Amino acid sequence: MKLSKKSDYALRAMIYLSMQYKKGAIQIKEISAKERIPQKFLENILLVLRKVGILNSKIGLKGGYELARSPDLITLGEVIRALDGAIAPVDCVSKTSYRPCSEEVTCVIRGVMMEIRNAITDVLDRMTFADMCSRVKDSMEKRETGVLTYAI
Amino acid sequence: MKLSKKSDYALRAMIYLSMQYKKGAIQIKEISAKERIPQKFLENILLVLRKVGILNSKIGLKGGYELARSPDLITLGEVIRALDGAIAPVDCVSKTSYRPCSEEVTCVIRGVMMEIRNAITDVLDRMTFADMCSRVKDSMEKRETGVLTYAI
DNA sequence: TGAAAGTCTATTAATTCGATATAGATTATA
DNA sequence: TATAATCTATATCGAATTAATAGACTTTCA
Repeated sequence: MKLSKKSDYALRAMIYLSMQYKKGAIQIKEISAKERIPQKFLENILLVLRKVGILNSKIGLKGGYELARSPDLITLGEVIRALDGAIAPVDCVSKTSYRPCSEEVTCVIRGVMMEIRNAITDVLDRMTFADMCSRVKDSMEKRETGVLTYAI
Repeated sequence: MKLSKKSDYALRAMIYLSMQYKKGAIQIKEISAKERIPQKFLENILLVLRKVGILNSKIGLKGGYELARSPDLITLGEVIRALDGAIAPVDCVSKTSYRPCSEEVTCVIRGVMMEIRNAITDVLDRMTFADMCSRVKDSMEKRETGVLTYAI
């Protein structure tokens, strides 16, 4: 039931980009340094997010990445699915990678897994990066400290 | 966010044994055949469940496994933890395998993961194998069919 | 006593994961 | 226009994990 490193890094990078929304393209190098994510690994991750239309990129000198949409229109679920695939604990209850199991109709495990999938997606598909930004601001205010990274 | 094959098999075997509770020891071979689980793999799984006190075994001819407690005192969460370890999506929100991350207090991802962990454990730590048995019986009645396996 | 069952430890095989490497394409700007 | 900075694309690697198998041992009971 683990979140992959890939998704973890992706969430951090997305929060970083959300905090800078509308301030122009941000370079991989900067995100990688501030969030302490291996740069080459991050390149692959951002590339995926670009291909699914979550990010826009600008090639060349002074290039970089930025959100393709407003942060309140991107959910955590969308990002995790892009990188890890299905969120459901078993494929027979997955919306995005559904594959029937042999005796689905009489399977009682399936019922429980469906409940769990719904519980997880209730959180992930509702939570946007705008929400995450508010949380970051809240937590920074409360601690009135110069945090360097938005999320770890 | 996937349930491992091990836990999947374990749940099936546990449902099978719960349906036969108080009817004496059941042999691995029988469970393995009925639920179509590789026998040697199942041996390892049941051994783990015995070591953590969920199952009792009887060695030798006419030996086998049976629940160590009544099915309403065993939860799905207990079984999954025995085989897969922590249920939490990241260790910094795990009760059983807690490990702090570097800037826990200001981490906003942690907050979300905590919500998800709670949602999952709400289901898994409440659901007992007695509940699963009722569901099996319900689903068998409704379909008035001779199902061979209790869960797939 | 010997066949049937669980016990235990080790090993293998396949897959996934995290990370890196390398070669290329594109662009701003000096 | 040359060049350095930046993203693009794909390939590869090693370690870890997962799924499954093997084989020698122990216990029971007819």
